[in-house]
Amino acid sequence: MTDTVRVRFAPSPTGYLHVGGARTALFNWLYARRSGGKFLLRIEDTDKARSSEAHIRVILDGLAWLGLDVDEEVVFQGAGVSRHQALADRLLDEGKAYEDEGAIRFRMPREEISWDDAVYGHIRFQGSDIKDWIILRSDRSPTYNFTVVADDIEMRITHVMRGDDHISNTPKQIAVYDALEREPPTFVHLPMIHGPDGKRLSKRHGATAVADYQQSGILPAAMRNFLALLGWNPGDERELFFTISELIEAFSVEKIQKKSAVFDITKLEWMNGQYISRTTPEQLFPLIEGELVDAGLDLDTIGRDRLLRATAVQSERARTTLELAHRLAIRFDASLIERDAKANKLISKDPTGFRSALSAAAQRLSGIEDSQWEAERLETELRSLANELELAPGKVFQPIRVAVTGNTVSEPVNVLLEVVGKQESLARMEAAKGWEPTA
RNA sequence: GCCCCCAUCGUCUAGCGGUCAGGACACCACUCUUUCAAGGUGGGGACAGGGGUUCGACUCCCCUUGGGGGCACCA
Repeated sequence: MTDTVRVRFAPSPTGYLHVGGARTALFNWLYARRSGGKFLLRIEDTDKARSSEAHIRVILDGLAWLGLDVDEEVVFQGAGVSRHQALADRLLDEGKAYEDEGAIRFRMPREEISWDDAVYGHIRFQGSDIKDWIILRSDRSPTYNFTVVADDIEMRITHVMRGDDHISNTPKQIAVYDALEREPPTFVHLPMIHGPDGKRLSKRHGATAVADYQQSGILPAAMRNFLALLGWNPGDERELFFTISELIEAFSVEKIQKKSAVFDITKLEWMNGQYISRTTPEQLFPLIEGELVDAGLDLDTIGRDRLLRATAVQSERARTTLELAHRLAIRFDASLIERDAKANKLISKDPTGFRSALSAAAQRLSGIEDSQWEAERLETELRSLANELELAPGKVFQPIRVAVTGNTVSEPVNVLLEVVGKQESLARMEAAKGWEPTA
C-alpha cells in the first residue's frame, strides 16, 4: 500500500504548543483520518540548545488534549544525523553540492522551480533568485531545509501540510528532492493565524499556547471546532460540530482558505459556551473539581447530588469552565461573595426597601419545611408574598439574588435558593441586611 | 532592497459571470422574563482603487495600493 496517505506534524520543541501549530496538527490529523491515512509526529530537535524533555512533553500533552492521536512511533529528527550526513556526502560526491569553508553547500539549479500547491495552486520561483545554501554545517550538523526533506523521504510522507511561511522554503526543498532523485510530496500550505492587529500571532497578543486556553477553561472540543474553522469551512453553513466524526467527515483540502485569519477569542468563548451548555453535568464536573477544591470547598460535605445540580444550573450560562467553577464556588461558600457595582447600586438606591424585602422574605421562607425547600415551592411562596405586599415580583426577587450572590446576575432566584440550601440562604439574607450601602 | 503569497461586513466566512451579496461572532433595538445569560424577532455593517475582457463583473486579466511571509553555518 504505497498509496496510503502519510502526513506529519513537525514542531520544534520550543516550550509550548502554539495555537497555529495546533491548527496545523489538527488539519494534518483530520486529513489523515478522512483519507484513512497515517498521522505522524516528528520532533525537530536538531537545535539541541532549544530542546528539552519538558518541551517535548508539552507538545505531546497538547496534542493529547486536543484528541489528536499519533499513529506511529514519534520520530526525533536528532536521531537521524548520521543519515543526514551520509546524504550530504553523497550530494557532494555527485557534484550537486560543494565544500565551502568546511561546510557543504547545496548547488541550486538556475532554472524555474514550481509546484502545484493543494491550496495556493501553481507557485513558481526562479532557481537563480535563490542562493546556494548550506546543508551541512562545518561541524557536520545538518540544517533545517535539508533534514526536512531527508526525513520526509525516510518517513514516506505523501503530503506536507504546513504553514504558508514555508512557501519560500519549498523551492529549496524541491531542489533537494530532485538532487536525491525522489518525487516530491504534495504540498499543502496553510494560511497563517494573526492577532487582532493583523500581525502574526505572538505572545504580545496574549494567550497563544494551547495550554493557556486549557487553563482558562476552554473545552478541547470547542478549541478543535474553533481551530478547524480558522482557514477552512465545511462548504455549508454549519459552524458547530459536536462530534469529532462530523468534523472528520466534513473536512476537505479544497475548502482551505488562502487568506490568513485573525484569532477571535470572543468567538472562541461563545463557541465554548455552546459546548458547555450541551455537556452533561457528569462530564463537566470533573473539569471543575480541582478549581472548587482550590477555592476551599469541602466537596464531600456538600455532596455529589447538590454539586451536579448546581453544575447543571450554571452550565447554561458559563462561557468557560473557570467561570463555571467560580459561580459554583460562590454558591457554596459565602466568603467568596463579592458585591459587584450593580449590586451596590441596587442597595444604595433604596437601602430600606432592600432590608425590608429581605426581612419579609426570610420570615416567609423560614416557614418552609426543610423537605419542601425546592424550586417550585419557593417560587410559589415568593410570588404570593410579593402579591400580598403589593410589590412587583422583581422587588422581592432581586434583593434576594443580591443578598445570596452579591451579583445582579444569576440563575432564577428560586433555583438559586434551592441550590444554596435553606439554612445557608437564610443566613446570607440575614447577613446582607447589615451591608452598608456604598456609592 | 529582492522573491513569494493574499485581498467580501470590525472578525470568521458563503459566493466559483446575471444573487435584494447569504450565514456566524460582536454591536444596537425589540421580545420573552423574576435579573442576567440563553432563546426569538428585527437593524446597522463589506465586494480596497483604477483599467480592461464581456451584453453583463464580487467573480476572469493587468496595474496600483494595502497586508502577510521569506531571503542565516535558526527551525
